Amino acid sequence: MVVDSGRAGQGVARPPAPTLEEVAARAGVSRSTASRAINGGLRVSPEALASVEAAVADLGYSPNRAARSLVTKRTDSIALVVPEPDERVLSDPFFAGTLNGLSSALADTDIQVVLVIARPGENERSVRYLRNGHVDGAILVSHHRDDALERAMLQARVPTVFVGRPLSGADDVQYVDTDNVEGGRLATQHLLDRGCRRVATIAGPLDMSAGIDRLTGWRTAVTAAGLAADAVVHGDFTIASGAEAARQLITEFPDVDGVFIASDLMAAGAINVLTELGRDIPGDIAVVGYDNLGVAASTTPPLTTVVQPVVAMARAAGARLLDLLADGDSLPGEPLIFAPELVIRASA
Amino acid sequence: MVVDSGRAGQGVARPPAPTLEEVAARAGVSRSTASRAINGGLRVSPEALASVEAAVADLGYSPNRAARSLVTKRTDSIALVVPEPDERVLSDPFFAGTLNGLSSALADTDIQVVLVIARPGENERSVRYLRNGHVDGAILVSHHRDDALERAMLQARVPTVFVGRPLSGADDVQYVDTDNVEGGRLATQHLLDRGCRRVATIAGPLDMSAGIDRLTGWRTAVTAAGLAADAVVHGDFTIASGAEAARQLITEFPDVDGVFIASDLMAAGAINVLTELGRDIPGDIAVVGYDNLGVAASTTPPLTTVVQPVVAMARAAGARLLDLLADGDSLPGEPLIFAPELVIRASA
DNA sequence: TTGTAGGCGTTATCAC
DNA sequence: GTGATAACGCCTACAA
Repeated sequence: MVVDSGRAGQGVARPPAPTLEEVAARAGVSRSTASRAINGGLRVSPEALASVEAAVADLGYSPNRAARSLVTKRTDSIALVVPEPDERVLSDPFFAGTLNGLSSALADTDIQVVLVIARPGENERSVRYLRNGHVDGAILVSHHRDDALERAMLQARVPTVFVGRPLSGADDVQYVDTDNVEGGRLATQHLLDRGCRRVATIAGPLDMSAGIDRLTGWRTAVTAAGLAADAVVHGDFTIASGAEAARQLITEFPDVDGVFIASDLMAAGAINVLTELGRDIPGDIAVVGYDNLGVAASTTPPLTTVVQPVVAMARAAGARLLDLLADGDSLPGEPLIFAPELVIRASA
Repeated sequence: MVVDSGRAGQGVARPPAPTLEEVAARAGVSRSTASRAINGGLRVSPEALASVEAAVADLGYSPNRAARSLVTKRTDSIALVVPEPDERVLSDPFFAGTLNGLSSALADTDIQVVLVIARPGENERSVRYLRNGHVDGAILVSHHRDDALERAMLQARVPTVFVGRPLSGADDVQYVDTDNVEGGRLATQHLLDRGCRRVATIAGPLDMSAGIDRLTGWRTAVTAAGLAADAVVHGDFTIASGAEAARQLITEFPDVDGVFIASDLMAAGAINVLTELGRDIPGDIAVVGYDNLGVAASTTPPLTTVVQPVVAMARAAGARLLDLLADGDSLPGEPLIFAPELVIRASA
């Protein structure tokens, strides 16, 4: 006679989760009535509803998502797809903000967020996972480069909303972004307004829309002011690259008196180098960053920067995805663009 | 006659994912054989295996997790539980590192990570979700306070590994941590070694084990040196609180010549204030931080700090959870403790 | 309003 | 080694 059964490899067996059947039994109704009571309570008598709800509470019942998903064809989960797991992406506060906004958009939903970290090599696996109905939709942080993932997602017909304009640039792509061109222009104009005559930029990588657009904004402003738009150095949005770029900048363009740096992280690195090289900020060189992440307030001197409302963007992306999931036929994919805003601190 | 069917609210209908049935048909075998071929290929003839694999590749098949989960009682997903969604937690690079390490631990598994962000009020929902078999296990970033979640998880019998020692302090809790007492001691000893005679600390909150332990480490070192352990000010690990605490510190203990600050973020805020108040670092006051997150290298002056190997910790936590899932009967929950390490930069 | 009767896609248990 | 067949827990016509 078997006594010690159910040791399924978990140290101690946990009691099986209650099923709809048990709820129904306890409530004295049939499975179907219980099911209806749980899913909206339509076509259920008040008494039945009440007793089912009581049973649910008593038993601590929550529907088995697998079983439900099997029949409804929905998973009630969406993917947050993040390309490349290296320190760069994840430790970027941009990502944290995204998570924050997304989670708040989903707050009063029962939708779960599945984190899909797409490693360079194994995009295939990720794509297959995403396309085969394992999630209802996806948010893709396209903050970083135009990899195969973007294209794959689009043709997989999985409802997807990008945070940050994707470079693949299909026409009906859903995305949320800020106006990075305008942001870059704003920042640069501020430098010009305060009297800078030799304005450089430490630009982001050209395989990201944010990098491209902010550079364009800088060029627009500099050109409009009748100045030469030649003092350009590139970084990759990290602190280290900002430091390196600053060094290069000072070597190649020693007469620079103002610089627009395409991310706060790069600006933090650059400020250190500039200070080290004996340049006074903003006395000798005025500096404007981009993002308004935490680091901007803690540099010495504090960084004048352009706000990128990451949290709001992600929240909007989440909301848009929910719309898509509810009725995909409506909106023709008008992108949602947030306005950038200048925050003036001591560095410029 | 229905022509335009299957418009289930997705703009354009996507083709249904291929099923095992179809794979079997195309491979010329039965469902069972196809299933065995896919799950390990045991008890399958080489020919059958080959043709099934071919069919899988052709069709781009991937098993329906819901269906599988329904019968296996496993979900092949684990939860990453993060208390409180506010900026503080998510934008903390600590969290990013956790994600990074965890994802690398799961890299060659088919296990998905479900993000469970437990909002203050709705712990109930989270707990119910977690306990009812929706995930096979959980990683709980207990970095922040001892909330109900911790206890609930433990008694829910869901295999759980904490990152950072939980305060609930049951005996058989699985957790991964660094030796924060030793870390605090190391940092403080460094200040003493370089000649500081009035050593203060900006401690973390006392409702987190990291806050408590680092303070203990500081106290140990200061006391061992025969000095007074009375110069204590508290922050909550954020930049802003560090700035505030520094101000308070200078007011109450104007003769301080060295300070151990329990997080790099707080240290960044404090350094700004100290500099502002005209104190030279490290000339007037030497500063040591904790974490060795990105910000430590970018402060002015660069911050001497204690390394907390977050990524390695999270990776270890993931590995431990995997072990637990495989055979929970073995290890009696020996915590995994990483050794802290001092990184010397210019601030001390 | 309620209950009965499939069936969703997969794995597990058997005979073969 | 292989293939029927029975669950798994839920939703949803359909009939009552």
